[in-house]
Amino acid sequence: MARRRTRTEEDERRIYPLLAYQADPIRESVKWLGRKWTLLILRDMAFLKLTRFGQILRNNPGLTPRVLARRLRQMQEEGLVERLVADEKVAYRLTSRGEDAVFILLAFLRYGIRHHLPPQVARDAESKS
Amino acid sequence: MARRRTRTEEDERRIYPLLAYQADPIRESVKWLGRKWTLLILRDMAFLKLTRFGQILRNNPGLTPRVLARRLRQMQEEGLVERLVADEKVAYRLTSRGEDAVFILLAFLRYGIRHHLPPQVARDAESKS
DNA sequence: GCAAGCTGATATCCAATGGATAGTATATAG
DNA sequence: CTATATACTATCCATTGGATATCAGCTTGC
Repeated sequence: MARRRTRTEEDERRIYPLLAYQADPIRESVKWLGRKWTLLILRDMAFLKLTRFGQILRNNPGLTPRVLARRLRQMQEEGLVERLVADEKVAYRLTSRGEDAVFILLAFLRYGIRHHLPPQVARDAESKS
Repeated sequence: MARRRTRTEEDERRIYPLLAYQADPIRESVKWLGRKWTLLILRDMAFLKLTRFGQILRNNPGLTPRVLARRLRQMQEEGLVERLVADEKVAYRLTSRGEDAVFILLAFLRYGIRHHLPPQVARDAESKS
């Protein structure tokens, strides 16, 4: 009985050879930006200018230090944020790639305003933009 | 030893009373659109005009029937898609709310083109748009 | 009519991710 | 010395997701 094994990207390319060439930008960007909390962390940094671990943590009820640490590490890998240690203090800052992702936040914001606010509030918000 | 329990939205409102009033459109829209596969399913329906369970399944290697079924049900709850049975055949269609989410897909597409294609391909893609 | 094959799912079981909570190292304040 | 803060890591459990098998209800070939 062959042990079951998680499928790697390598496997996927072997199984679906086209994928290696098909370059699917939506799939790729969703993969890097679409995990839970990533966009909310990005929002805190882009709009609220939060730079500290604890600030982001406190601003997102439900987010735990473990998950925030993981996410920030993954966001560094993707080049969305950089981790700076200055004067013994840690600060996270958006890179230019991170700032490029703000368009995605704006699209979510627009959708949220249109579909997740009470109608009156939504009208106010739209008329201001 | 009190049994640990998952925190409900009710709990969160009790703990952070402001949340009930703070209406956070990004948080809300991410909650409904940000789960794994949701945006890729939406893309298949919006851009490729796929309407059938099996089509969407085949177009997304890694997506399993169990997850697709769940996601389609959740997307119906949110009002993104509707399930139509005509002539004994099932078809899924985007609602107008679902079409409104296409702006989000476009933002991901733009980001993906800029950051996840080899530079030459990206330049070609941008010059065409 | 009847097995073979689609379609749109469910069921089962295991793996991976996420959440709750406690704890650590270092620093600073009183 | 104690208290508090910051930026994490560790442990343990809950929830979600993935692989695969299966099913009911058709249609198609013969």
